[in-house]
Amino acid sequence: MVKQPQIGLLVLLQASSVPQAVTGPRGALGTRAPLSGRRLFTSPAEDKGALSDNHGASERPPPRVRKSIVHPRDVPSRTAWRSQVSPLLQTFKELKGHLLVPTDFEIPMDDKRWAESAWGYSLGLAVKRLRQIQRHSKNKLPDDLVEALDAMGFVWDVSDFKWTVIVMPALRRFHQIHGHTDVPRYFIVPQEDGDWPESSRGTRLGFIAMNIRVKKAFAKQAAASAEELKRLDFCLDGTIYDRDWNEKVLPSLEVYHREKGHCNVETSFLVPSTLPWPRKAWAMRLGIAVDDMKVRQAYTEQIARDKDRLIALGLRLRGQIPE
DNA sequence: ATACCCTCCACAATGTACAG
DNA sequence: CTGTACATTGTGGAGGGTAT
Repeated sequence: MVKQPQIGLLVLLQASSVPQAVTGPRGALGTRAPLSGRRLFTSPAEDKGALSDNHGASERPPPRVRKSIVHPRDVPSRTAWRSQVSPLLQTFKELKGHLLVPTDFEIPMDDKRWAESAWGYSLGLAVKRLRQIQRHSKNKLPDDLVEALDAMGFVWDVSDFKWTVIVMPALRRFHQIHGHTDVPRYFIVPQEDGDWPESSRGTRLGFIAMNIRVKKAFAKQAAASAEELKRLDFCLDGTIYDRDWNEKVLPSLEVYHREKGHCNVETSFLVPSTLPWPRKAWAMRLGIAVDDMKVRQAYTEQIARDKDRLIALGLRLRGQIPE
């Protein structure tokens, strides 16, 4: 029973020692972009600059040296975790600013910023092992070690960490800048822009926002942050179209009807940027929207749903709402 | 070892903006 | 009202990570 995790970790260790070669049987089918281009979150491979300072470290294969440090596949003694692994975590944090250690992260060879005895050590596996022990093993880590790791900022839950340190700060900044969080699909947090939280830079925020909305990614975290997401105008439930209809189009039509006594919106009509017009709709091209509702199938679903309200407003849409 | 979950991405269908 | 360019949604698959 004690043996099994060791076998599993050994396999992982072997796989991670040849990261670029692991294309697997499915690799032959793919014409996919290189892995590094597909990452939402930066990985150690992309952080090379920060570690090696462009010394061309990749030009020669790293020499294999004997590792004197405790092997991550072994269940380490408490003393070993504390005396040998903790200092490495501390160094990682100093270099990266966080402790989200990717599983395939190894201490770089010939890097004087790390203890020489640790060069080549799979710190990523060690971290994974720590998480595993704490989450699944009956023999939990001792409280004082957990506290020490906590104090260091150890990442026990990767999704929680990404949400708290990367996603939410980026959404908050996006909202500060744009006044909303309808992040365009291809928006990437600028890499070199000091205006953005450092931990979020390079993040494909558009993809993340879409996946949170459509695929319910980070569901647990989004639910816990529901209140703040609402304050940030993050469209969490349903589509952006539906939200716009409910918060902009329909309320604007209602004000239009109150003000003018009819709903014959001229094509060039812009929602005035004053009260009582709905603040979120200010400067919206309501005339174009109504035009599209008439001519195309814009907002079809919403029109069908709110047909009665539209009839009451006197809005005429051929085929959808009786003349 | 392996099943399952999550992230990332491509693609097609559909919706929107806007000039003419 | 039309044509066209562009944006968004929804779906499904690849592949890495996680749990057991």
